Amino acid sequence: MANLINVAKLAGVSRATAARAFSSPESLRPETHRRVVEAARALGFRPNKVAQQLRAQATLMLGVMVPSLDNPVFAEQLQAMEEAARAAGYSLIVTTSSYEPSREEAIVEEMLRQRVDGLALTVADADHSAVLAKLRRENTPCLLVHNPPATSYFSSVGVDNHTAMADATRHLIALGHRRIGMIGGPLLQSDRARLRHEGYREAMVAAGLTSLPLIEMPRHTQVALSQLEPVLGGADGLTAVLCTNDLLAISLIGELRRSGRSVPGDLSVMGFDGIELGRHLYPSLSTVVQPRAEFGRVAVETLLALIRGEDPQPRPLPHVLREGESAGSPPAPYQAPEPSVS
Amino acid sequence: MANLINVAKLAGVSRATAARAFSSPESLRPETHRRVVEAARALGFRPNKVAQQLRAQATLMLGVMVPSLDNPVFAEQLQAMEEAARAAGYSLIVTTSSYEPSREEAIVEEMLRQRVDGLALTVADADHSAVLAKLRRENTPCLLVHNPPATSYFSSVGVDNHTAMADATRHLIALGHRRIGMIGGPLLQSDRARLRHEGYREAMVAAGLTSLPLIEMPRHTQVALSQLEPVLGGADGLTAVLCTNDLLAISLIGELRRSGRSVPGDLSVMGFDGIELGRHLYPSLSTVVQPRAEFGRVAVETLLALIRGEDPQPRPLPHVLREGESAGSPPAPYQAPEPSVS
DNA sequence: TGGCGCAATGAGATCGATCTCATTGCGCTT
DNA sequence: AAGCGCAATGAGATCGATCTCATTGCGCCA
Repeated sequence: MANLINVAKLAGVSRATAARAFSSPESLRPETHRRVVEAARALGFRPNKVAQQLRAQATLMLGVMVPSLDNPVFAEQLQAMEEAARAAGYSLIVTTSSYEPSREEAIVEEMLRQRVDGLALTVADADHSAVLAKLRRENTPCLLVHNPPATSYFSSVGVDNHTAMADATRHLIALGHRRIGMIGGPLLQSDRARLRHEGYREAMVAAGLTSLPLIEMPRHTQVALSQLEPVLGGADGLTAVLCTNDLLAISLIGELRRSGRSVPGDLSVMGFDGIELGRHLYPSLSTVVQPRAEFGRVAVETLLALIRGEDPQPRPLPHVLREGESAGSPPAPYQAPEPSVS
Repeated sequence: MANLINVAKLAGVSRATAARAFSSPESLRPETHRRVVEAARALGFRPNKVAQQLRAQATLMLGVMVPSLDNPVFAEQLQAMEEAARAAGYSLIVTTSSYEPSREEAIVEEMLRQRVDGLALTVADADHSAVLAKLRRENTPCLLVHNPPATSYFSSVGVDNHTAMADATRHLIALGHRRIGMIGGPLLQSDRARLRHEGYREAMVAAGLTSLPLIEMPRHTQVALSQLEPVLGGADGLTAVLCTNDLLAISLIGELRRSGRSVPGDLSVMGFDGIELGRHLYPSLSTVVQPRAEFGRVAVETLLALIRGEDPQPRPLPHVLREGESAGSPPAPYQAPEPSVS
């Protein structure tokens, strides 16, 4: 076995000295250091992190839980976090919850047993999460990602969903839209959807327009056009639709075009998340973006600060409205008589 | 500290007995078992996996390295693998290499130090990978994912890239196309691209058609239309283009439409990978799919077999041609005079 | 030349769980 | 009632690295 004991034996030194050859080489006589290094190489020695972790009572591992990696917004977030973590010397244990509370619980328990130094969680609903309630009783550093910090106990990283969706709504209003709807994935599963709808509602009301209830799609990734037909047709049908995420928006655009409608000619569509792909589509997706690279960096930085025992200031991530081709002026016949609000 | 020693103390038993309360409760008197469990609960005891891993000389962790999570094909693969691994009691350490050999090496070394039980790697180029060469000298179970098993030493999971692309090519030929091109990401970085191009070439030659060199795009995710203009225009321009991955195909479709061309009216486009999103676009993407769920399951199963010391039979994953709207008959003026090959 | 001080090294304990091997104790048999 | 056997439990070693504290040894100064 290529462990330090055998390296020490081969080099003719004690374990302590062998260990020092790696942790503080300057404290060894050059000749001693050389002997140890050579012995290590001869044996193919590779330090055992598990033993180091046990001894150090720290794993340099972060536990990350996202609902799904099928949605690029989480995959891209993970990509950014992985790079930031690696740069800081940390590894990631990655898990997916499918938005299922029972899995969320099992996963978190598992990661705590693994003694990760910190957790970065994206839960279905932060307000009613049993996992989070349990975690409050632990002292494991824990960061919510994308979840609003409603349970103020936890630090949280993400854009201001409320304001962001309000901005998107105002953008559509500024383009001249008056009848704007909003669709989302399964409602109960996401506190984000609620906040985003709230932002939409507020912007509509502020502009003196009628806000509509969130239209609930059966999945987060795919629209059921039939459910939308009632609000699309007719003289007072919607001229624009906001989606709670980009995948829904992309799917909606696809379905609309497939059914013979044009985007944004017949209907303007906006997404939310700003996945990379949206830029390359035709029409390109108008959406609300959070700068991805910064996102991962900030998330990891914040979590590491928590691990160090600091109390990082919650700075909301800036969102950016990315104007694409999927949102334009409303169809002429329905154009509002007054000039657009700017 | 909530460790077994303190649980044992509180319960008034030895460490061994306390441990047995969890590993083999049936060997304890019910009363003893109850006392230990109660003590554990009172102290908030949570078994330390790090200690278990050290003792057991097995971590129940798999190391996964993919080039990037920004490409949904890898994210979706990871999603499937995570579920399969979790079901088998394993956790995943996830890393991204950006196709950089130096990062690949650092990552693998890191994971080996972490004593993962097995590795699932997707490398840039399996034939010329320094990491793989090094790994051959280790005895860590290692599985290549997506990489062809050119270095026959390693087990490998993935579709038969050569045949799959040949199938896609034959599909276009059957649709009536005669002048078919192929584009890919940065060539040198991918053995897969080479195999896929080879499949294309073979199918073209077999049909008596002229195969063209792979046209190299500067990125894997975005086409530069200007580089394609020369081969698209004119009476003998291409009528169909194969892409080495779906993102390129999607980007190409977007750019074409933005430049006023229609797909598949002016140009048919096929992707490769079968990412979920492709179904929902308009036009929906014609592409070569590998069943995702099965993919992750097979990858994890194969890796676990390797870990158990078995020698799993390499069964290539079946690919499926998914016909979408992005590939159709060639434009009429250029239609081949002979009937289509079926 | 004796002793002081610092540099270099070694011995042993520690992190937490678990395995092996002993030992206790109880019931049952003859 | 003595002894056997099995069930239940305990003591100690182990996994691999590292930290603390002791100890060695050497150079240098008085």
